[in-house]
Amino acid sequence: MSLEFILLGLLRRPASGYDLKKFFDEGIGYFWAAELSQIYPTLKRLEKRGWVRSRAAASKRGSGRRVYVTTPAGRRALREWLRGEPQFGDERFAYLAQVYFMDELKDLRQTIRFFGRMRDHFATKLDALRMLDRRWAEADPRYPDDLPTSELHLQLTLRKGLLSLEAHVLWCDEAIRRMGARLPGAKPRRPQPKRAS
Amino acid sequence: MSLEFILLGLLRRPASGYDLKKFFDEGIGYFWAAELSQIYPTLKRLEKRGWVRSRAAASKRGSGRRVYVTTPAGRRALREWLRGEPQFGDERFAYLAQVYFMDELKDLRQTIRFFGRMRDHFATKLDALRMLDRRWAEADPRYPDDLPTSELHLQLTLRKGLLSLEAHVLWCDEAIRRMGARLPGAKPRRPQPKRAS
DNA sequence: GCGTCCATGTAAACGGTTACATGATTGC
DNA sequence: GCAATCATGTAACCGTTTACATGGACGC
Repeated sequence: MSLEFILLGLLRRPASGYDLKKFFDEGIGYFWAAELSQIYPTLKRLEKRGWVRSRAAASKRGSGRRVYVTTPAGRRALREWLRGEPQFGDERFAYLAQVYFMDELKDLRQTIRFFGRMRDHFATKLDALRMLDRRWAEADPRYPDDLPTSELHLQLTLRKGLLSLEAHVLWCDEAIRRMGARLPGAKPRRPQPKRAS
Repeated sequence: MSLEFILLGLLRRPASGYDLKKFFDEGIGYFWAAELSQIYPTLKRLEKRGWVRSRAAASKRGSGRRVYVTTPAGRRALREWLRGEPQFGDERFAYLAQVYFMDELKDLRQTIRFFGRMRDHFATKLDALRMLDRRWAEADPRYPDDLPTSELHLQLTLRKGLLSLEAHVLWCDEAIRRMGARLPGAKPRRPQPKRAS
């Protein structure tokens, strides 16, 4: 269960369940999401196992908070996870299934519109990551290759998001162009001369 | 529930639960997976709803099969799904979380090895898709831009896999190179001269 | 006779989401 | 007074995986 280890990682700095939820939403949402209703029971489970401990604390608004932090045993468990195999869950892409079956609509314009909407989606996410990247570069002259090693690890995950989303946008653009060329009235493609073989 | 619609799409050609499982494993595994224990009850549910119908059939080995096919009502449901919004489930990448926290190990060589294993994984999948791509190109001179529209849709999903996995491999290579340059004994990078601004 | 493939299912567990419930505090 | 934010939790449900169960037919 990856969430447990992710919490162990995040709780190397003390935080409440509520804090963690915010961090998922605002910080690392591009690779993991979690709901409060899942976070709270998981924290209790980790505490029972001795991997985190908690103390009551005051909150600005409302009643008390409970702040958790990873214990040495928790750190050992985290390190074991990190030394293990990369966790590739099998990826499911419903939107790819939609493209796969889209010929059912017998309407290429519809597919083009669908790709347009996907492009918007990916481009928006890409813009957000580019913003993060730019801000970081402006704030730290060591960015990216002279950062301290700990921050390099974060930068590498950001870089993955950038490369991946760029590929997604490229895919949409290419697909839209290729389908546009098939629309009635489109300039016919020059037939590709085969290379001498 | 995307699986239902994927089955409706696949069952435009008649197939048994067992056939479908094979197709997930050998055909469209790069965007969806399903177990037999999930396929069989789903087929029954779809039949009860009138979206597929079934008939008993003989099997080569073993006892009888049950072959399902999508009904006109099922096709209408499928088309509605296809005309709707692209389904982006929130993506979870446990291996990115591992990279994110990998500084905990305080051992850059370990991170490099981790990236090496990830590279292998992605490169293997990429090779498999490239093989598919090459075979298709050899078998059909219309590949890729003069394919009939129905096959173009399939080609576009394959193209996504290729672009995406290429980006993943590129990411690993880049990361390994950048980390290698930080290892003690590595040739120090030439400091990047800032562009005149 | 034994393993593999064909073929269909059920039951329990798991990870995650949605809905529901409660309550204090601050700013408008 | 009311909405938003801070804060913690439970219960029901949903989609998926893992484990279990059964049995016929073919090749070695």
